[in-house]
Amino acid sequence: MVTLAEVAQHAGVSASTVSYVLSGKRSISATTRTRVEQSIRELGYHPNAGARALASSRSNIIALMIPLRTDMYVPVMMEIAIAVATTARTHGYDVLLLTGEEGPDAVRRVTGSGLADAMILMDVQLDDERLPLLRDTDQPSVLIGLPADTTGLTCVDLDFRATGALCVEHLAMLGHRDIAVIGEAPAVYERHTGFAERTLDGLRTRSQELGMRLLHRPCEGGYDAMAVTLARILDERPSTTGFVVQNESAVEPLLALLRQQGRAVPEDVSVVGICPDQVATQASVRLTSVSIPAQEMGRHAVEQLVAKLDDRGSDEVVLIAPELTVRASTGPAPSHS
Amino acid sequence: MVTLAEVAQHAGVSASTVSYVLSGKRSISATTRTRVEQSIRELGYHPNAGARALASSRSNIIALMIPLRTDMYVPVMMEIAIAVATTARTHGYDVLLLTGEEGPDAVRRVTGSGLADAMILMDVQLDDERLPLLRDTDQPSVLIGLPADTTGLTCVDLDFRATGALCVEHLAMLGHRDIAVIGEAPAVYERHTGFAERTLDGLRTRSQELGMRLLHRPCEGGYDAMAVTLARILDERPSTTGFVVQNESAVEPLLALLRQQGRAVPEDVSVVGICPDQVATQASVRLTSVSIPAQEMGRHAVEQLVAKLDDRGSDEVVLIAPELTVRASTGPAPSHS
DNA sequence: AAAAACTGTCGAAGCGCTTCGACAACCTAT
DNA sequence: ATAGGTTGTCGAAGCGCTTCGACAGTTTTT
Repeated sequence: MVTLAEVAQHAGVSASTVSYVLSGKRSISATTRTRVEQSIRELGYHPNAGARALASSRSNIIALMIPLRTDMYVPVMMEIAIAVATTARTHGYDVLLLTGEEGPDAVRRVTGSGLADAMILMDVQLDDERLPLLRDTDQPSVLIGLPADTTGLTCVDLDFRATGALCVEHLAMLGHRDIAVIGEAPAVYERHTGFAERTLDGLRTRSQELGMRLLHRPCEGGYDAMAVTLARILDERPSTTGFVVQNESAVEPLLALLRQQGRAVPEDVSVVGICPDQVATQASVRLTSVSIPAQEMGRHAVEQLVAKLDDRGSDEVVLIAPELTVRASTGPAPSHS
Repeated sequence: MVTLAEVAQHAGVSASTVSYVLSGKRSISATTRTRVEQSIRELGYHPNAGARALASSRSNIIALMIPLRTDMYVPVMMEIAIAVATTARTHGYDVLLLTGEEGPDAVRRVTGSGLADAMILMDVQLDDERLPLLRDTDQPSVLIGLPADTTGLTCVDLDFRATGALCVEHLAMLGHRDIAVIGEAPAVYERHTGFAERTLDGLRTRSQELGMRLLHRPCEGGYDAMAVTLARILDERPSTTGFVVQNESAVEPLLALLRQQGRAVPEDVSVVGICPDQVATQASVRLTSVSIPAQEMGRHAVEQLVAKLDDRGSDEVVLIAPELTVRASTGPAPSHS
């Protein structure tokens, strides 16, 4: 293993000089710099992470807490995680993967041990038990998702309230009056996951304003659960012509079931998805949808965090504006004839 | 921040004693131990990760390299990652998330800097450029997936060759003679990803042995691509009655298309999936499938790695035996009437 | 009863790096 | 020319921990 000292000796300078070449924290003459860089290359030197962390009390690691459960949005989580990892690297950080399993203890462990310089938390509950800890520590953190009380916190999320409103508006514009919402699994609402409740709020508020009728039904993903849910909806309100689907694993089952029942999409009923573009474009009917900007969220979160670590940036809530892409699954409401 | 020294002072012992209490590497009297543990709790002490890493040259971190691309098996990747993270924690390790983006450089960086004690690599190509580096370093590593040459490497994977054979056998047993394989996206084969090629090999070999005819067609996921692929297959060999699907995002499209064409599953055609159980059970027809044991693979990989780190365990290739679960998508081949 | 072997604890060295103050050597301005 | 700045480099301290050898005290062996 090659050490700083060996590089210094090889280049004929002191260790501190090499360190300054590496960090750029003091000016170094061009000649010395190139000589040192040369030695580094020749010896194949890599700074030791532990030593660095100890001396500088900076680990250059960002912790990312992802949910353990896989009852929703797995590809989105994955995409966020990947975006976080790659963005972090461009800023010189690595990413430590924590699962929600340890819960608040993980926060304590990481902040206490200096394992990471900062944290990103996903799958935030409205009243998340990790939040007090985050407020107490001076370690920067960013939430992906929105808790009930955001004071003293930095958050990044899609504006799900606006997303709900947007879906309703689109259907309203096409003349639909009776709308059903296929929501996330019941467990998601029981956990009071922010995005689900906020979407619902946006849907409800806007539909009320526009004089539409809204039926919300949570739904486990999959074909069977969707069949039951759809039957209930059509039974309860047969005049339903518009669907908003927030559970991506219900999208394809819904389309299949509608087809099976002879309801044509978009001639008879319209369907709007809230899902990643990939799901929308790969569905059997290309889905009009509001996309979940997973990459953008991940990137944003890291950039907020890096700003904080550099003593720039402040606590703020960034809500990404939703964008609705019209595809083949929505059309004018059938006339009442 | 609380340090070891402060704990030692508080407990009235020397720093080394506290260290030994923590590590258990030397015997400590019960009285001293409890006193120290008491102090640790009272002061809320957390050992500093950097200092520990520096002094012991052990970071207690395992690096996990996941593929950057998301053209296949995202949920599987995610499940593996989560299994790795949770299993690692039970052994006292944390997980560093690396994306394939940096390629071989990431391996150099991690081994060189002592950031991690060991690595797990996913998405292994048959001739992966990271392999020489792994063989050269004395840092333990485990591959999830199988390269062409496994000498000096430890690998964990589903036995995809046996998986292919198993699918064919199942269909053969039911009397099917003409089989089509819906494979992964062409790019996956172009990259020479081991599992795809090995599955194909298993399928081909066994079907030849059993006197069956096999048609293999790569397929991007999604409805449109599947439609094209299916049309081609049925055009080329209309007598096809059995399908093996290896691309999970082609499963639902295939089922929908068959239904649409009036081919009943399983009465007219049988479909076998190679996919996570979740996909199989959530499909519109409950799919007979060989499941991808993602959790088991992740757990196995970590345990192999921990064994190596403890100087137990050796280089070996662990192939997990495939299990086929019969569900509602396969049945006897229609008689030729 | 003396020698040998444990047990439990301590002190000190050192892991490889960052960073601060010091200080020559060189520029400006007056 | 001289005080005052800059610039580039070095030495040394120290980050918080692990670990090795030492050693006093106790137990076991012969």
